[in-house]
Amino acid sequence: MANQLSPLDQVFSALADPTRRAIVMRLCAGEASVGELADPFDMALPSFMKHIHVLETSGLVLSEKSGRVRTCRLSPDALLGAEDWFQRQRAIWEARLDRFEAYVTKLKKEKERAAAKRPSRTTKKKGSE
Amino acid sequence: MANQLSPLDQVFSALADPTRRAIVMRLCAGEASVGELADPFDMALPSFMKHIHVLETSGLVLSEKSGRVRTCRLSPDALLGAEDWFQRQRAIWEARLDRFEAYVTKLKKEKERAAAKRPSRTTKKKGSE
DNA sequence: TCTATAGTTAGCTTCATGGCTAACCAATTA
DNA sequence: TAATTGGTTAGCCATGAAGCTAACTATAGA
Repeated sequence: MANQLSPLDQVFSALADPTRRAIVMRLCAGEASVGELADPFDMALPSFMKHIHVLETSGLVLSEKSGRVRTCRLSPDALLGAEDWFQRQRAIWEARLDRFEAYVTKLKKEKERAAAKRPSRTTKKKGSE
Repeated sequence: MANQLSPLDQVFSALADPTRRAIVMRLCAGEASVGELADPFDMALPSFMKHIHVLETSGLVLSEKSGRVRTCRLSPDALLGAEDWFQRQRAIWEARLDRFEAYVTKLKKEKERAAAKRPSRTTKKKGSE
């Protein structure tokens, strides 16, 4: 028991479901009761509540019950955490692209220098793209 | 059949698995063969291949086989698409916060104006936070 | 107090996911 | 040509996710 899912696991798998993504989108615009949230969906309430629960355990959504109505709101932290993951990956990816570009540029220069040394063999041999 | 998963569904559920997230992270640093990718994982190859396949159908990863080795590389588009989703949600969220702040400011000003009109009742009644 | 509303709990079904083994190609290399 | 390497296919199993209905609790309103 207690399989210890990482926060990112939970956030991404919460967002993998279109219903839950729609709930998050709705909550970005402001808090709402379970009933209000459930209204647009053609789904039995207990099924819908499961989605809410998934969102809560993923940390994306917080809720509070007052009287008989439960009000849900977004907790932006989890969302930011996931966004951050993308940004870090992109940074790595872009750094690599930069290195690659530098490498290509270097190759190109060396080629040009080599071509300049022996003008008999023209540069257009075999297409340079 | 053909359940028509949306691209975002597929990308997010692909990224919900720590093994697959690790593969994506690895591929951000540059392309690699299936064997190289599988090496750090204590998992049978066929199981590992399933992860690769999930990543491919989600559009996150591309692969090509030459000889008997299959080389995988990241397709940044799908990653950017998901990142974009976060950014759009955050924009909505932040716009709402701005509106909310404006509203609070307005309330505060009205309160001050009201307090100025009747100086007998002091502002400090019941704490203003 | 009665009734309607808003959620909640329990329990069931079905299908997808993530793992495994065993057996099978198809390129390399000896 | 035989053996090895790198990946693939097929098929099995256990678990979990997503949906449902039925029945229940607790607050709000008439």
